[in-house]
Amino acid sequence: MPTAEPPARPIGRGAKVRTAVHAATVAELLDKGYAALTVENVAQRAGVHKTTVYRRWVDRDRLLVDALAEHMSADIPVPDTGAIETDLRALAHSIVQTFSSPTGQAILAAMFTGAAHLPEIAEARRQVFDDRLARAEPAVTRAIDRGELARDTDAAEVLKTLVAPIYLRLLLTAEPVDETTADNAVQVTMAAARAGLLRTASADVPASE
Amino acid sequence: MPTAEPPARPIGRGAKVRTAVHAATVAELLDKGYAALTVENVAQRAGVHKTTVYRRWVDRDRLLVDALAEHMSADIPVPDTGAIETDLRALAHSIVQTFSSPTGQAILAAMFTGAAHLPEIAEARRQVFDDRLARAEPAVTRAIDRGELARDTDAAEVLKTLVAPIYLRLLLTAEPVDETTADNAVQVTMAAARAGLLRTASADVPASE
Amino acid sequence: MPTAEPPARPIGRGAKVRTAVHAATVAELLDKGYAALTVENVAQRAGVHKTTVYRRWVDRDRLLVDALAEHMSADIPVPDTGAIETDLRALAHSIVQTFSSPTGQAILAAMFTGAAHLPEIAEARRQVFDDRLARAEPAVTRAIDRGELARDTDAAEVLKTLVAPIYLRLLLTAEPVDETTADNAVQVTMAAARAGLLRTASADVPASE
Amino acid sequence: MPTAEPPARPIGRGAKVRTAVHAATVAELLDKGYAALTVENVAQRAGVHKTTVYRRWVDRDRLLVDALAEHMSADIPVPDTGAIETDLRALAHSIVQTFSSPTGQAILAAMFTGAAHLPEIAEARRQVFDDRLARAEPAVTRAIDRGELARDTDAAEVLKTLVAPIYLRLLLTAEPVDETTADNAVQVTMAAARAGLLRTASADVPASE
DNA sequence: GACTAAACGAGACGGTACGTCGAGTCTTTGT
DNA sequence: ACAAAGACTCGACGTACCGTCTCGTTTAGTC
Repeated sequence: MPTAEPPARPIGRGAKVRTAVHAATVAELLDKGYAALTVENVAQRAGVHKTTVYRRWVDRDRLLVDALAEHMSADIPVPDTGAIETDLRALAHSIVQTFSSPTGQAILAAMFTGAAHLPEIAEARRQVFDDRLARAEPAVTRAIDRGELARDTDAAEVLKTLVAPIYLRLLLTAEPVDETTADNAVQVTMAAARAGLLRTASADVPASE
Repeated sequence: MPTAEPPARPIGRGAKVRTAVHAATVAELLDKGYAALTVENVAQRAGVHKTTVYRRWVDRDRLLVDALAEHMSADIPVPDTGAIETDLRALAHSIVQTFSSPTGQAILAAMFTGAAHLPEIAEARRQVFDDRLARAEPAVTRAIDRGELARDTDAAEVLKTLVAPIYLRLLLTAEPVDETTADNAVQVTMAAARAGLLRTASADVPASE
Repeated sequence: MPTAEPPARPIGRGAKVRTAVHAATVAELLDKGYAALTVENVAQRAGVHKTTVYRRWVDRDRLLVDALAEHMSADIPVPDTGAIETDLRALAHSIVQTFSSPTGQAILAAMFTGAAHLPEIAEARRQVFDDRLARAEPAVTRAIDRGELARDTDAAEVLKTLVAPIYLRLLLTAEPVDETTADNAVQVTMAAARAGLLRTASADVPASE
Repeated sequence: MPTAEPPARPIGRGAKVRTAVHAATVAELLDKGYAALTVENVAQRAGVHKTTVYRRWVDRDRLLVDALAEHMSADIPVPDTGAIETDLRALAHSIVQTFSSPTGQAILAAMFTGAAHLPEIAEARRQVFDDRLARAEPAVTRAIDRGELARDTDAAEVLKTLVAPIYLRLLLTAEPVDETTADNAVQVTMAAARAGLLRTASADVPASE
């Protein structure tokens, strides 16, 4: 939850600062990386004074998270191709494209590098991720409605199964992630879904089919 | 394993220091977390002087990575139950147990929190992971030999498919990981393997079937 | 006078710090001596933080020199008794008193102990000394005007001849310097001056006599 | 075997070390200056291990003083021209030459830069100086015997009067010291001596003339 | 259109940790 | 038995950045 000021007096004023600092933060992050990201540099890049930054964000980490959250929460194209498989493929490709770029790499790294301390931050990271998942859920829901997937299919589970191998490669192994990776993920996910392995919790203890 | 000292003189000498500092590092990490991990504190805890630490490790981060690498490269029980499914289940459970403990959490976090800068460090992290995977591969190989899995099954691929959902939950969503998570992962992996989706690269361009 | 404010803001602010640190520096110097003079101790004594000291003075040595320069450049009573001999005597006594005290000893020692490296510092030391000489010159000038000394008498030369034996004893031999030393110096100087040995450079190549 | 080795082991060995270290010390001092003179460098330059240096000299400062004392106590030409004035002139010129060279400057500086702490060191410095003076005293004594100077002339006083202005310039003002400086010093000293101002302490009281 | 209060610019400051350097000491090993 | 080799302790150095504080200077909204 970024700065939510109820319309007191200062309305149109700080918005420009906020935007400028956000941009500067992400830019610095991309240029120098997390370790070398100083508040002072960000401030200077934003054409603003250090104190001003501290007036709006308690912390360097909070600033980062806020900036990234905003940066990520933008345009996520939720695909709707009419078939779950192509939808998932579009989704997977979009993730791959987002994070296999240098920019994406930097962002990913930053989200983990400024992480452990402050549960607040881990929480922020989780939220960003959850948010993205939530936005994609309708694709699964539609598939269920279309009868492509079983009624008790767990949308979140489907999506997690889809993205897990991609993130694994992005975060742990250094393998290049490309369309093939994405496609494989789709196939595995579809196989699992069709096998009835991605159902809602209550159905985890499989009785019949 | 990380620091391979060619048998110079100081074999029996510095070894004690090395061990003590490693232990102190991990201990501090668990106690205070990455952010509050000071070289000075580590040194003190190891009953050693700060400069001595700097003589052996260039950097705070390098020290951490080295300590963790050693800490992780220990006892990994490679299961051999006679059936691939139970082997995978054992493997998955072992990961879950390792990292769902507070200790494991701290280590995981640390491995990512000291990350982005120094590709050296990302590399170290990758190596630790790869190492663990490599040790588990025989389980898959044996299954192939037993005829449980297709001849062209990609062992690494199988294992990645297995662990991906677990790490996803550990790193991105904050969901509790438990036996259920592990079991689900096993089932998905088995389904994918049986569907012929986890074959070696050359077979990725499907000809037959 | 609103327009006459070149010295921007930080005038009244840092001045207090500057003074406090100067005082603390001299105090520490006197208490512990040059070798044991720590920036940290000085800072603490001044009720200021180490970094603040480093913000204003590049170096421990620079700090010392600066502090001493200020300390020495204070009130130097230029005597004016109406006769050159008594003026010189007053001057000599003043030097003796200044430097034969423990305090003076410490300062003297410090001025040389923090010396050789950094020509900057040798320069500073020279300046302090020159400054003191320059302030005393009027005494000689007046004597010339009164006809006590020859018109081409070199004031600086006179003063150097006066102080040389005193500093010799202070710096090289460890003899106690007292009034007798001072008086002897005066007599020697007077004798030399009257013998026309302390004339300006142009007269250094003596033609007459 | 015991009789076959007259200059046993520890005698011939240590002497060489001593000499080498002394030389290395002075060399380092001249090259880098006092501030940058480390025991380790000296040891290395002498082809000896640090520990060995510490076995023979308690201290860095003690080492320096010892080395310099040896270095200075060498060849001091005590002039004997048959006339006090020319003797003094020779003496003064010799001092000027010794210390106006870069080498001499470095030595001088070093003698003061390692000074304040350890009264032991100030003492050593004093001794070096006293030694030089003592060696020169015969020149004055001979002059007294020849009847050039009054019987109660204080030889030490004469010499100090002679060297004082030279050292003043060397240590305090940065003026170049040359033959002129030396000659002036001689003239002043002679004037003072002839005026009966440089007599032994007991004669300081009587005002006869 | 002037007035007032919040936001900003500027910059020093206290504080924590960093990584470095050199002085001396201690231990191990070779001769 | 001695000394070369080198690791270790200790203390200080100077640096970087964090986050705080104070004080003057805009500037935006209200009257």
